[in-house]
Amino acid sequence: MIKISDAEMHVMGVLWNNSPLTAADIAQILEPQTGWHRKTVNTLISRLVKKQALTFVAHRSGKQYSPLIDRADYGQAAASHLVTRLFGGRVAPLVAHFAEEQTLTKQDIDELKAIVQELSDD
Amino acid sequence: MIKISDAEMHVMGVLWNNSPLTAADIAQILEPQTGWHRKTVNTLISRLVKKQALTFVAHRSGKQYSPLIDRADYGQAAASHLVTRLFGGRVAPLVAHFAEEQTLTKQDIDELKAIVQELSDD
DNA sequence: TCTAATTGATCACATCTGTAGTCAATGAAA
DNA sequence: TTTCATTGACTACAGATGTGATCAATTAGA
Repeated sequence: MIKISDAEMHVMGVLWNNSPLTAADIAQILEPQTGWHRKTVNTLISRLVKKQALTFVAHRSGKQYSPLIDRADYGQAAASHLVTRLFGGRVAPLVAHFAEEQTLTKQDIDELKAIVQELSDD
Repeated sequence: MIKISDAEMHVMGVLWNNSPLTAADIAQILEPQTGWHRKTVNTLISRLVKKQALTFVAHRSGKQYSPLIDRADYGQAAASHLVTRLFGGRVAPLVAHFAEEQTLTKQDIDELKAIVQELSDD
């Protein structure tokens, strides 16, 4: 499994939201959130390309980058890792925490309800 | 927030399950799973002490180490980070993945049901 | 077409990680 | 008490990460 660092993850996040984009686009989007220099973003992009997490298509006015790995797939793997390491492989304690912290949106609650419903039907 | 690396997390995991323990105890528990040399475990412990993730009490026959940070607290923070970065801050998609992958235990499902029930009552 | 700005490939460098070895002090055994 | 094994502080070192600078090629404007 490809390992994506924290900083690199910001770049992936931008491209998962909207792609393809040029390096300049990405840097511009990240600047307010991170304060990173364009050159920094450039390095992160290079590393992600080398890791085969991104591809690009060369265009006259710069390369257009796109994700090669799927956000949901990657998220799933990362979540499994986390849940295994910190919650003994069980998901409920994790959700319980969010529930206690009241960071669940109405939409979350509705969706969780639907999921649980579905699971109960089996 | 203290940042704990993957390898360090293994050490925390052992101590979260059972503490206090000596460095030798920890190394012995980790050896089968990881194959790490005692000295490697020792380094990880030192780094965790420096990061203030562990403390110890000096005893005649070696130091007894214990976690300074709470497993649930750390797990919550890590989960928030993950959910924010990968799932747009929403928990339901994460749970949905586990549901699809059928990695949820009966106990998980029951607990999720209870959590959702609780949330609906508000 | 010549010059100026843009783009990207490389290089730089400090810190963190993974993985262990060295060495000095301490405790236990003879 | 002399010796041997254990323990832990410190050192080592390569690869990953965070952050950016250089420099050469390319593009666009004068």
